[in-house]
Amino acid sequence: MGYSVSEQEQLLFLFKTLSNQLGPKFEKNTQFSLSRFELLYQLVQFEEISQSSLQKIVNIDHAAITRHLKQLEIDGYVTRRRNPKDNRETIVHLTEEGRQQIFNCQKDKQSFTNQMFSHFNDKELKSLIDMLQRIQKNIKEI
Amino acid sequence: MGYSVSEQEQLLFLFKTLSNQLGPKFEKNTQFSLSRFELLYQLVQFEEISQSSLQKIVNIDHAAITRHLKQLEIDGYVTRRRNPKDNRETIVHLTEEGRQQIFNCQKDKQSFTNQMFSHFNDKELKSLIDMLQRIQKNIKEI
DNA sequence: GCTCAATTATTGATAGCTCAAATATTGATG
DNA sequence: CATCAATATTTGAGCTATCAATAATTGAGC
Repeated sequence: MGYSVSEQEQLLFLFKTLSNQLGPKFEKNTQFSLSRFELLYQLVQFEEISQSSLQKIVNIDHAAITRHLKQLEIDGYVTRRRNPKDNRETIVHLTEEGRQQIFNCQKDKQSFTNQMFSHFNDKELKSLIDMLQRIQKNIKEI
Repeated sequence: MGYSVSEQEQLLFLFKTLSNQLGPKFEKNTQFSLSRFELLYQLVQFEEISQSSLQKIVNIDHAAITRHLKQLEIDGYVTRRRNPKDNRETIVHLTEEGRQQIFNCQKDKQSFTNQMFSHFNDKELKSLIDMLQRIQKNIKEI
């Protein structure tokens, strides 16, 4: 335990602040909230997937998943139906409209992240990912 | 622009996820939300400070500041009064009760952050702080 | 001294998130 | 085949956060 207390505190606050500022800015630039974007983004590569599987990937609470997907269904970006093989499950599918939407905002997202990580090199990004994943793992055990 | 797209995306999602998991866990372990904790924590070293100055330090929206401090006043942890020299300002002061509370939960906070950053060395923490601050700066310009 | 822009705080509207409780379905066990 | 634990989703309650609009106060410039 050779490190200073104040660095840990600083980081604790930094995470919260950063995330609070990140969300609204992202939404303003892409027309999608970060969570909705991530959901659609994952759906692109899955074609069909149950809500619970999707939940495990994006790490958002079940309740939030349900509400997001309900709204995305209303917007016409996804379809939802029960799994005939297991009626507990809801299977989600990205519509053509949804695919188009997520495709359209790729450019905005790209320029957003480019700005967000400007002056970062590849090594730094990799190191950042590594550290965040380790923290996430540490937190899970609390 | 020599870095891969998927790393940037991964980080984008990681920040959100991490912060979403961090808040509730912290609150469960310390009886204070991260924001309330930070507010009280800053007040310890200031004795008296205006809400707007406090806002600049913690980087939370004015509206949220007002609501937090109102509740903390009801709880008896802070007092609030108008600045006689400038009636627009509200001056916040930490009560003895508030000081005691923040002192009492220091140990919980400490063991929380120790767990959160376990297996991190000092150099990594410093590097993490540096990168997060740079990102914060980048975001501010968007 | 009056007007007007800037500053500070507050309130209302909206949305996201978590947790806990409720509902429905499945599958295993006796 | 009845029961019961596990799984998947949904709903309700409670927080927190942002943004936008409003109100009160101050200070500068004419």
